[in-house]
Amino acid sequence: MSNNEEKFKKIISHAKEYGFVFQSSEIYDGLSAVYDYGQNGVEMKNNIKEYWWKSMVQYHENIVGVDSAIFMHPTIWKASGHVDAFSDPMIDNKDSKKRYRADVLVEDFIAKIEGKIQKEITKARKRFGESFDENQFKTTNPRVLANVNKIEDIKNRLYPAMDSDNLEDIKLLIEELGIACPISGSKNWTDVRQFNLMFSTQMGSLSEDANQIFLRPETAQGIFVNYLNIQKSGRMKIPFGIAQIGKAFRNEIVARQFIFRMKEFEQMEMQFFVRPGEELKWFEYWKNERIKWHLSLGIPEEKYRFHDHEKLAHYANAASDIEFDFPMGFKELEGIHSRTDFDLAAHQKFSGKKIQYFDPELNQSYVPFVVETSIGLDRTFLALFSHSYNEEVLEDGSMRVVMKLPPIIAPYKVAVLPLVKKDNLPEKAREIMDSLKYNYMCQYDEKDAIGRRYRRQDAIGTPYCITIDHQTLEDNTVTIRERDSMKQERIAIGKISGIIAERIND
RNA sequence: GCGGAAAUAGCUCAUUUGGUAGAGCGACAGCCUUCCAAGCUGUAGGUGGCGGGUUCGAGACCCGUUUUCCGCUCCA
Repeated sequence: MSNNEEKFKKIISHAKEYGFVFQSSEIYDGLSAVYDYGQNGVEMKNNIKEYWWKSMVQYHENIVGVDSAIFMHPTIWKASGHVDAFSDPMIDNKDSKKRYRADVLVEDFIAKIEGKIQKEITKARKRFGESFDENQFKTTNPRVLANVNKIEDIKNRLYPAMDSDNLEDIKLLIEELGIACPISGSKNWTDVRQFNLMFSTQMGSLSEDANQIFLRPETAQGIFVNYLNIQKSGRMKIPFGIAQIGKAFRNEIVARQFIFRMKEFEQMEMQFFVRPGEELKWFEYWKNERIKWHLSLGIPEEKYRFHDHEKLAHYANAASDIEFDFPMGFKELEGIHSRTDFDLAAHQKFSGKKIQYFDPELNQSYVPFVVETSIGLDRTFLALFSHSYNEEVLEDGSMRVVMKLPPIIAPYKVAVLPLVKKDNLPEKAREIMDSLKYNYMCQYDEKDAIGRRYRRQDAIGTPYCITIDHQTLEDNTVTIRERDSMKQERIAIGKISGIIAERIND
C-alpha cells in the first residue's frame, strides 16, 4: 500500500473519530456513497460556504445570490440536455463481464461497415487511377450500395428506438446484427438496461396522476431559469452574476473515494452573464479570480493546477478545471466553463419566453453568454481537510496530530482552558468564555492535563487556546497559545477578542 | 455492475485446529495540580455487520446479504 493510500485512510478515520464526517445511516450498515457531516464537519462546511459567498456576492457589487428549489419543472432537464446526456442504455456481456453503452456498440458496428466502404473506395481508386469518380462509384457499386443501405437500416432502427426508450428493440438489433463483445468475442448479452444518472421521484400525492420529476443533477439550471426574474427585479446590468450554493444529486454507477464523489453533494456555483463575443475574456478573468480565491486560503500554489479540457461538453466553448493534489492524486476541484448561450437559448426555446438583454451601449438585444464557476463544496472540504492533516514529531520525540486548517475555516476559533480545575480558575474561565462566545465558536474544557487538552484542540484544528492560570486572578492576563507553532504569549483579557479577530482575518 | 479481500468495544487489534469474548488507547466519574499525549482509583461500553445453514455447541465452517478497501468498468 502506498504512503498516500495509508495517509488517505488515516484522514478518513480522523474525520470520523473527531466528528467531521460520518457515513450515512451507519447504524443500519450504511448507505453507499452518502455521507453525513458531524458536529465539527458542519461548522467547517458552513465556514467554507460563508468564505465563498462573501468573496463572490458581498465583494462583487454585480453578483447577487439565489436559492432555487431542488425540485424543478421536468422540461428544464430536457432543455439543458441532461435527459439525453444523463441516461444511457447499457448492456453487459455475460462472459467478459464488460459493460457497454448499447448505442455505442451499434455505432461502432456502423463504423466498421463504413470502414468496409472506405476499403472498397480505396481499392477502386487504385484500379481506376486518374479517372476515378468517387461519387459515381458510391452510388453504383453494388457492394458499397448494400453496405450504405445496411447502415441506413440500422440507423432507422437505432435512433427511433433510442428516442422512444425501446430497450427491447435495441437488444434485438444487437442480436440481429450479430455484434460480439470485443473482449470475449461472445454474443452472450444481458438485456439492455437504462442507467439514469438523474434521480427521479414523483410529484403529486396520487400515484396515477403523479408526474415524474428529477432531483437536480446540477444547481446551474436553477440560476438560468431565474435569470429573467433576477435581472429585472434586481435591475442588473450586463455583465453580472448570480451565485448559488446548494445540493445536487447524481446516480453515479460507481461512487467511491470518500466525500470526493457522492450521490448527494453540494455545489457553489456562479453564473456570470456577459455580452456575446466577450465570453473568453471573462473566462480568463474568472480563471484568474478563482485560483486567487483558492490561494487566499493559504495552501501552497503547487497543490493546484489548471487542466484545460480538450473535449468539451455539449454546452461549452472553453473549459478549464482547477485540480487539487488530493491524497489520491490531482483531481478536479472546480470547473470554469464558458457555456456560451446554450442554456439560456435552450430555455428560451423550450419555455417560449424571450430571454434577452437589451444592451443600451450596443443598442441591441441578445441572449447573454455565460461563464460559469462551479466548485464542489465537499471537494473543497476534502482538499482543506486532507491538506491540513499533519502528523508531527515534536522535539521531545512525542507525536501530535494537528489539523492546520486555515483559521477562518476551523470549526472552533478558541478553546478556553482553566489550567487546573480548582482555585476559582474554572469560574474565571467561564467568565471569559461567556464574553467570547457571542463572537466566536468557543469550546470550554477543564478535563485532564493541560497538554492533553491542547492536543485535543490540535486534532480538530482550533487555532487558539486561551489558558487561565493563577496569574490571571491577580492581573487579568491569560496566555494565548497558537496551534501551529505551539507558542504562547501573555495578553490582557480585554484584548483577546481583538487579537483573535485580527489573526483570523489575516 | 464484475472479480478479489475484509467486517470482533468509540479507535487499533487479540481470541492456537469449533467449547458461550480480552488488551491497549479513548470515553466517563473521582484523586493529583504540574503549560504541551501515555500518574493513580473506579465505571460504562460487544446477541462478534445482518440473515440463514451445518453442529450437542459457531466470532471461527458453509450460503446469502449489506458496507468498506483493492482492481476493472462508468463518469455531464
